[in-house]
Amino acid sequence: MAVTLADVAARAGVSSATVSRVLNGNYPVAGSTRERVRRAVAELDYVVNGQARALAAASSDLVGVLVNDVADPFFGLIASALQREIGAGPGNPPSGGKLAVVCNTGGSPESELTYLTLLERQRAAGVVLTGGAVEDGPHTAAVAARLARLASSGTRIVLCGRPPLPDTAPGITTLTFDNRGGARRLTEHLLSLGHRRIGCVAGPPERSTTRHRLEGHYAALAAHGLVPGDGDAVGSGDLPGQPVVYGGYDRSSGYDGALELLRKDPSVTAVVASNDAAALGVCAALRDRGLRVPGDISVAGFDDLPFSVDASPALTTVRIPLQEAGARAGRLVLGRSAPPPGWVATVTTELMVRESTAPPAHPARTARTDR
Amino acid sequence: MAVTLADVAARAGVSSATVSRVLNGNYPVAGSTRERVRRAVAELDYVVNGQARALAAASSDLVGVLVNDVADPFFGLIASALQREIGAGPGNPPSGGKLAVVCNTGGSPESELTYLTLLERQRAAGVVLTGGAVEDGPHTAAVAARLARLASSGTRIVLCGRPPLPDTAPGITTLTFDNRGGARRLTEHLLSLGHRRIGCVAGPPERSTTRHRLEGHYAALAAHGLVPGDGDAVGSGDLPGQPVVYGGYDRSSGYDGALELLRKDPSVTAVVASNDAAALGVCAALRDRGLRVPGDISVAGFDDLPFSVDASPALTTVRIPLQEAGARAGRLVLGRSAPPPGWVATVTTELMVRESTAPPAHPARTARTDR
DNA sequence: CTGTTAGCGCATTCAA
DNA sequence: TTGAATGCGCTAACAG
Repeated sequence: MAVTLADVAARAGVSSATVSRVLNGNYPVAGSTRERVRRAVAELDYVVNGQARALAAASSDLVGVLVNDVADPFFGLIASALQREIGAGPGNPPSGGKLAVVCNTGGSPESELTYLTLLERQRAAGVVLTGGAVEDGPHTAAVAARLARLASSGTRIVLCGRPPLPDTAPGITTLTFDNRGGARRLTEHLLSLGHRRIGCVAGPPERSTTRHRLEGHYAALAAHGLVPGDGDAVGSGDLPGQPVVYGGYDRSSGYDGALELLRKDPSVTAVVASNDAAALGVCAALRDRGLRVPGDISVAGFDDLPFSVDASPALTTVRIPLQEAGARAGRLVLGRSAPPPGWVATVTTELMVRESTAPPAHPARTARTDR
Repeated sequence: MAVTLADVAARAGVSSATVSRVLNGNYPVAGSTRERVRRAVAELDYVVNGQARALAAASSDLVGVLVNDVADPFFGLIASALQREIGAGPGNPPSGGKLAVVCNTGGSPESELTYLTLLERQRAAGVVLTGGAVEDGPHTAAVAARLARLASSGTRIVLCGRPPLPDTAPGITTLTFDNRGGARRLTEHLLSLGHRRIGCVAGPPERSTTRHRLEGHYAALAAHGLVPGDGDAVGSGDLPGQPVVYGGYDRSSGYDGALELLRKDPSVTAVVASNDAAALGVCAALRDRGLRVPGDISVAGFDDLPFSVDASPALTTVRIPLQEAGARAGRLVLGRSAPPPGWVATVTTELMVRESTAPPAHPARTARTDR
C-alpha cells in the first residue's frame, strides 16, 4: 500500500497532526521538528492523498472546463490559457496548482448537464463554461438551475464566451464576447468597401453566438438602409438581397454554405462566414467554382484563429482575445481576481483587415435589382 | 450543507448501507426498497461525494493527460479524442465516465514531474503522456522512475506519441508514432521528384520526435548516396549540401529557420519542416523572399493537421492518425482494451502528397557543387 | 509548540 | 435482504 501520514509520523517520531501541519504550513511548528518531518517525507517518498485531504478539509483541487471540443482551436486556446493560469508553475503557490478537468460537450445541453453532475460529484472548486449557449428554453433553464445550485454550494462558476444567465445568480461571473459589435464592424467594413449584397454563412441557428453575430451583421446593413429595422430583431427568413444560410462552425459547413448561397443569389459580392474555419471552407468552395478571393468575391471570417493569417489570401476577420479571456476566466474561477461589477464583463473584439476582402469588382452591379 | 447518504437513508427509511447498495448496484436489494431509495435520491437531488467514495473504495474517476499545450492542434486532437473516449456519453456506463485532467507541460520534464505528483495525489486511475520526450538523461530517468512507481501502485500509464521507456516497466503501455518511417517516405518523395539538395528545418534537437524525423530524413538521403552512412546515426553538424537548422514546432520557427537555411545554402530546392505549423512559416518566409512554392522551392510539413489542406498551396505532409491514437490511448488507459504484445504498438503514418511539392525548376542545378 | 480526539461521506465487512 | 459497525487518510478543533 501507499505510505500514509501515519507512516511519516511514526518515522519522524511525531504525531500525524504535526506532519499535517508542516505539510500545510498553516500552523507554527518548531524548526527542528519541521526538519525531521521533512526528512521523513523525503525518505518515504510520501505523497498526500488528495481525496482524503479534500474530504477532511471540504476542499478540492479540481476545476472543470466545459468546451464544445478541445480540438477546435477556439476552445483549445481558451482551455490552454486557463489551464496555464490555474495549474502548477511559476506564479502559483508551489504546492498549489489546481487541475483542469476538460470536458467535451459538443455543445449539447444534455452533455453539459451530465458533466456538471460529474463535477459536482468531485466537489470541484470551480467550473468554467465556454462557448455560446444553446438557446432552447427547458435545457437552458436546467443548466441555469444546476449552476445556481453549484454556486450556492461554494463552487465558483464562470461563463466565458456566453451571454449572462437570465437571472444573474450571484456568484456566477460572466465574460461575454462582443460578437455583436465585432460582426457589426466587420459588415461595416465590407459596406465601406462598396459591397451592397453580402451573403452570410451563419452558424447553427439555435446558438447565442450565431444570433449575436447575425444581429451585428443586420445592424450594419440596417444602418445603411439595406434591410429594414434596426437589426435588433433577427428574422428567420432572408432579407431581400442579403441572403443567409445556416450551418455549423466548421470548414465543411462553410463549403456547403457558400455553394448554397451562390445558388440562392449569384450576385453576392461578399460573404461573411460563421467563423474562420467556415471562411476557409467558403474560400475553397469559391475557388472550386472558379471564383477568385477577393477578386470576384470577398470573404471574411471570425475569431482570428492562428491559421487565419496563413491562409491565402490571409483572412479578414474579427479577433477575439481568447487567450486573455481564458486566463482571466482562470483567475476569476480561482477567486484570485475580483469579479467585475454586476458580475458581467465584456471582452472586446477587434476587426482585422487582411487580404480576403477588397472592393467589389463591379460596384455598379450592386445598384441594380436582380429580381 | 450538501445532502449526504445518511440524509437519503433517513428519507427512505433504510440504512445508509442500503442506499449505497442501490447506488452502486453491485449487491442484491429488494425491488420495493430500491424504488423507495431511488425516489428519495431524486427528491433530495442527491449527488454522491466522489472524494468520499474514492477514499472508501480506493478508486478514482480521474485520468491525467499530459500534453505540451492543448492549444496546439496536434495535442488538441489527441486530447479531444481521448476525452471523448473516456468521458460520459454513449458507449460508456451511464453513471460512469472518467474525467480527463489536462495538463500543459510545455514539454518541460520538471513540469511533467510536477503534474505527475499532482496526479499521484489525486490517485488518478490512469495517466497518458503525449508527445515526444526530452532526451536528457537525468530528467528522463526521473520521469521513468515516477511512472514506474505510479504503475506499481495501480495507476495505468500510457505513452502516446513517444518512444517506449528504456526498461519497459510492465504495466506501461506505449503507442509510438512511426515518425522515422514517415519522414523517410517524405524525403523519398522529394528525391523521386528530382530534388537533390533538401534543407531541413528541424524541431528542438533534444526531443525524440525531432531525432526520429531526422533519422528518417537521413535514411532516405543515405539510400540515394547523398549522405554517408545508413542514416541511423544523426550527426550534429550539417551534411554536405543537405543543410539542417533546428528550431521549434511553431510557425515562427519555420519562418526563421527558412531564412537561415537560405543563408546557409541558397541552392536548396526543397525544404522539409519540423511539422505543419513550421511548414507554413517556411512558406511565408519564402514568399517574403519572392520565392514561389512549389515553383521555386518545394515545402513539406508533418502531422497533417486540419489546416494543412487549406493552406495554399495545400501542404504535402505526413499524416499521423492523431484522433485514432488518442481514442486508443483512452481505451488502453481505462483497461478497456488489451495492451499490445510487448506493451508497445506502433501507429503508422501516411504520406499525403498535395500541392506544395513539385519537381525542382532546374534539376541540372542540383548536380553542381556549390563550394 | 505538540498530541489527542473526532469526524468528513462513503463502502464494506460481519451479523442478524 | 438488511442493519450496525469499522475504517479509508486526512484536517481541525481542543487540550495540554
